[in-house]
Amino acid sequence: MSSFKLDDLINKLSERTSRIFKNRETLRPDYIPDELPHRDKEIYKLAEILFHPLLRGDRPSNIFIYGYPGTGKTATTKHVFKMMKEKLAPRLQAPVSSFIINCKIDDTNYRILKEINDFFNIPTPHTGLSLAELYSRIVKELKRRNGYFILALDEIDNFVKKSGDEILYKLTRINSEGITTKVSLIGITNDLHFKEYLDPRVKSSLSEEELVFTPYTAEQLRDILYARARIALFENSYTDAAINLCASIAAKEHGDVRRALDLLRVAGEIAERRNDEKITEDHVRDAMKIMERDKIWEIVISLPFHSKLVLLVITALQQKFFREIMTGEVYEEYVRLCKEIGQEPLTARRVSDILNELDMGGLIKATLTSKGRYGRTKFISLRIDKDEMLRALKEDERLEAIVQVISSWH
DNA sequence: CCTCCACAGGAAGCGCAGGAGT
DNA sequence: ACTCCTGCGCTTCCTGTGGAGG
Repeated sequence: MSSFKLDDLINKLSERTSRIFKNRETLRPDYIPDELPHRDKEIYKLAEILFHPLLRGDRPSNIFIYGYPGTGKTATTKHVFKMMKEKLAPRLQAPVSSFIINCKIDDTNYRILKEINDFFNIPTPHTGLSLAELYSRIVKELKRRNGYFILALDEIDNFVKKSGDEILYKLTRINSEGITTKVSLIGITNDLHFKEYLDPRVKSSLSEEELVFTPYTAEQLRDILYARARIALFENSYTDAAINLCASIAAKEHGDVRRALDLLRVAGEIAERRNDEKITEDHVRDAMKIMERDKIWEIVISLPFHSKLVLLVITALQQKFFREIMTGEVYEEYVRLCKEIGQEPLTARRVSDILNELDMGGLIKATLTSKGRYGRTKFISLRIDKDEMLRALKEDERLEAIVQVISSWH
């Protein structure tokens, strides 16, 4: 009896699944399509910079690529790497290998060097060795090999801001270590001011060539969405209005195509779950809300305990005063709360950093303001819904009781 | 124009975790 | 068993600062 029901459910689900999505995976951010609409110029330029020297047996220049998030920097690089491997490599006398490291994931000196070791299949532990050892293993391998090695560091700003540019400096000079492989570097960033953080020597050697990616316009985003929808979705499963809305929302956010595709995918999932025939504007709008909420939950839940306490204090004070809160008030109340629950409070200095972290995470808005005679402070307010925040904080059982008390305040 | 508040945020360094080499 | 390595969260100590009020 129950197995019949299960069969029914599976049938129903697969029926629904097939209604909207033809190939859902092609809407995911890590999918690289064969064609990259509106990036011909960039592909051509990057290919030219790399391929021209390779064909003559020279080392390609280091390249610095920048542009807003979701403007196709990574996709273009991967695309060109693929072309290089498939079309160009067979015509070269020497082997060419290329590798992309995502510095958002690997954001320490150690992990970057370990990633390169991994790429060369040199076994390395994920902690324990000195940086010099990791580096010299790479050099040793590059002496054993020949040909070309092109290393792309994606979201390089993440790593440099955290760990400095010392390793980058060493990498830019690796060709003078007496190695037999010619090494080129590509730095990719969406921070337009990133270059200012760099040591001048690194700056000049990394940007032998530069490539700027301009944001997609709403019209271009629409083209891209239609092209992708044709692969990912069934023919009559989406409306023009829905596509247009995705495009115009993303266009407002610096022409971020990843955002546009995510919206369309989540909107499709909503339509599918509701058993609707087509993706409409409403689905897109709901998708936007859900994505926002999920993001917040994810961030709040994974926060360290004391960051949650700080967040809780801000929420409580805002509920009490109906105005923006100042750093001093937050700290005072935070210390009080810590005493109450028998926790050793962190220092004001650390809490100051926590406030910045919460600001960066988009959970609070902290504006540095001078009140003249009465000092300088941050004016702090929640950037997201108070009740949603309390609900997320309540997930932590250590905070459950306190949240309960605060919730009952009004 | 100067002062001085209430913090911001840089620099250094500490203790610990987690692992390698010896 | 012992030393050495880096990353991480944190503290301690510190200098810097926009602008209202004198």
